[in-house]
Amino acid sequence: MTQPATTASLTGDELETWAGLATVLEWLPAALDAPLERDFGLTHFEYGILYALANAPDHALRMTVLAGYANSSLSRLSRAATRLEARALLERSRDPDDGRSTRAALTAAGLEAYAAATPGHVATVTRLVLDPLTAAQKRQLREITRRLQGAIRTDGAWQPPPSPVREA
Amino acid sequence: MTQPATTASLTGDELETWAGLATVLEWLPAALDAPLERDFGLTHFEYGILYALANAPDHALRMTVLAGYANSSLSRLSRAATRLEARALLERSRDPDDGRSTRAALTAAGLEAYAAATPGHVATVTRLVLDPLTAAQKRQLREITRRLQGAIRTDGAWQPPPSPVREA
DNA sequence: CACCATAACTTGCTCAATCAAGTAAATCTG
DNA sequence: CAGATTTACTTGATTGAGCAAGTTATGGTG
Repeated sequence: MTQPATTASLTGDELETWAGLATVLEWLPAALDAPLERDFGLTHFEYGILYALANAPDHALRMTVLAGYANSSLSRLSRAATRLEARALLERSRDPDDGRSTRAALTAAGLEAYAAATPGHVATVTRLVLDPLTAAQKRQLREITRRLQGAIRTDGAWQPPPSPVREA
Repeated sequence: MTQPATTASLTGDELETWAGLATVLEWLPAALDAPLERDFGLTHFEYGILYALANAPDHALRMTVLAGYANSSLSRLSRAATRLEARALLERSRDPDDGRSTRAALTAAGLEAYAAATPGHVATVTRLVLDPLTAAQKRQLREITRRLQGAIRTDGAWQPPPSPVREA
């Protein structure tokens, strides 16, 4: 592939750096999600919901709070909650303290599904991300992702949520 | 958030490493794509198609080859080509050498759209990924992504395509 | 050269994500 | 304390992605 002379483009090490990250960005999420989907019929997003609820007091959270934890719009969460409710993994009820709020709570089956899916997911993360790196590289990666997050956060309209709770 | 004693989970540095990467995995793609979408009405995927074609001989490629470059299923590419064709950025025609193949070619308008979108996209990549890192960190990141790609590639069913051409 | 398998798409169906509009319950304001 | 605003969702409509089935063209076999 030749570069057209008319357009700016990256070269050399910078191109290689970007290409490497771009490839990971494209393939890692799919590789992480596939076992979850295959073995438990859960998308990564749905697993994130179960994770947040499983680790919350009484295994319940208000929808808005849950949306923040899951990096989700309320609309998307609402749809996902409908799906999980249809599978009896989750229940919604009006919050007695504030009638505007909805309380989403894990059912016993939901907690069970979370407990069943978690070891495999942790194993996948370990296998694909942690084991391939040396201790020094993990340290480097922490600093690198910290910097990238900083750049994203200060980039105009992009405001990650206050506490991006991540699963596993 | 307390950890339930019943499930395996990551802790300490390992958790932090994973959480940092997961956050980047979640926010960086959106941050990279947003300006492209906003300013040119192009998804990252569509831009990738334009990039691959713009850099191909005669600005044309067979659909199957293009799907490989864009890391896409043929079905997804076909839909995207329909959309781009409707905007007159791309044309499809039967390949005279092999009647089974379809040749996708950039129109003049398509090449123009690619040229218009590229500088901004390169700037976004530079601002969000390259500028925040030191030269040493870029080097570290290249090696880290190399290792992660290796882990993904050897992970059971996950076979990235032979030559994952990345834009910019 | 007829037949069958394969390759290269295309298309219909379904699911999930977003956006915008709607509803209901606080909360603020004059 | 009545009316307006805000908050917290929910839902209808549109759009993109994947899967599976369909179509057309090639290539191999006896």
